[in-house]
Amino acid sequence: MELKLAAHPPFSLSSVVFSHGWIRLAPFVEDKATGGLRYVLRLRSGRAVDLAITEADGGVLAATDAALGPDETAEAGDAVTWMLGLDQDFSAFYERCRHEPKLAHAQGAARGRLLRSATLFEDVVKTLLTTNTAWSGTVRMNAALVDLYGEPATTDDTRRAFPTPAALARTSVEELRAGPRLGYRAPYVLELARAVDSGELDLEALKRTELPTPELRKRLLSLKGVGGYAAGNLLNLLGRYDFLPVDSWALKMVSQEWHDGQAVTPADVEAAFAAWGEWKGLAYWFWDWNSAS
DNA sequence: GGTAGACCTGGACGC
DNA sequence: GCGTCCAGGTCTACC
Repeated sequence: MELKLAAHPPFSLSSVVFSHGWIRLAPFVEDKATGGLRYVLRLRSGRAVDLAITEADGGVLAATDAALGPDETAEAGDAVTWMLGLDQDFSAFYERCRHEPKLAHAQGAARGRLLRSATLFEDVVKTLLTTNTAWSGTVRMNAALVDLYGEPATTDDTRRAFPTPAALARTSVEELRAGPRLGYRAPYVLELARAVDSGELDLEALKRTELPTPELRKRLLSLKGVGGYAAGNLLNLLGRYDFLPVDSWALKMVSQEWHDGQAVTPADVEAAFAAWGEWKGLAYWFWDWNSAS
């Protein structure tokens, strides 16, 4: 199957792929040969297909060796559109950037889109795995979850999809501690998986909700293990940029950028980008920091 | 509303 | 090789 998908201009696949660290988290894989990426997508039919996504004129080409029916093809197209934010329009953000040298590169480099997973469930779990650990720990825990509980791709059983809520709901806290070594995060991931699997929690509905951002943030904060940083990160992935994912890196960057290396608080980070209003998150993500370390 | 301590793991460091 | 310390967000209990 090959599927051509158009993107709202300007668009750069590499800009999305390297927008943040998600490309390092399975089942995402950077495809250095093409400059694109691969991702194992689990379809509603239960099949897992290994997608190769490359940049094409005006958008992307999504291809897989698996033969897909019309419904599966449409589902894959919707998933890729969501993951890459192909329909997102950042013209208002770019207008603001024209007056800010630190973001002068944004439009030319087609900055704005943040790589996201096929489901919000996957992005919430991944965000939980970023909390209170080094990045190497996040990569390790995520890879273990995929290896242990992910559906193998139909055409390559060495590649696996991210585990479904049902697959994780069948585990136990003890198993999630011992296998993927999630530590204290195990009960949070299990509770989330069981709530989604049972239908008690419809996370995917939040992708297109028209709830005001503060209300949506409250919903996210009600999830066990999701605090201010995690909620900010998830809001940004959902296309809501008026809250920041303030973590230790943000504190360090703002300290170096505006406070001569002196310690700053989360309130200082918020204040630094307050003028950006509904675009705070994007200004933060793509700011040309004095120190990129 | 603000704060302290616990949670868990891996990496850095000293011995 | 072993033990200790620390970093990384969130939760809970307490004030």
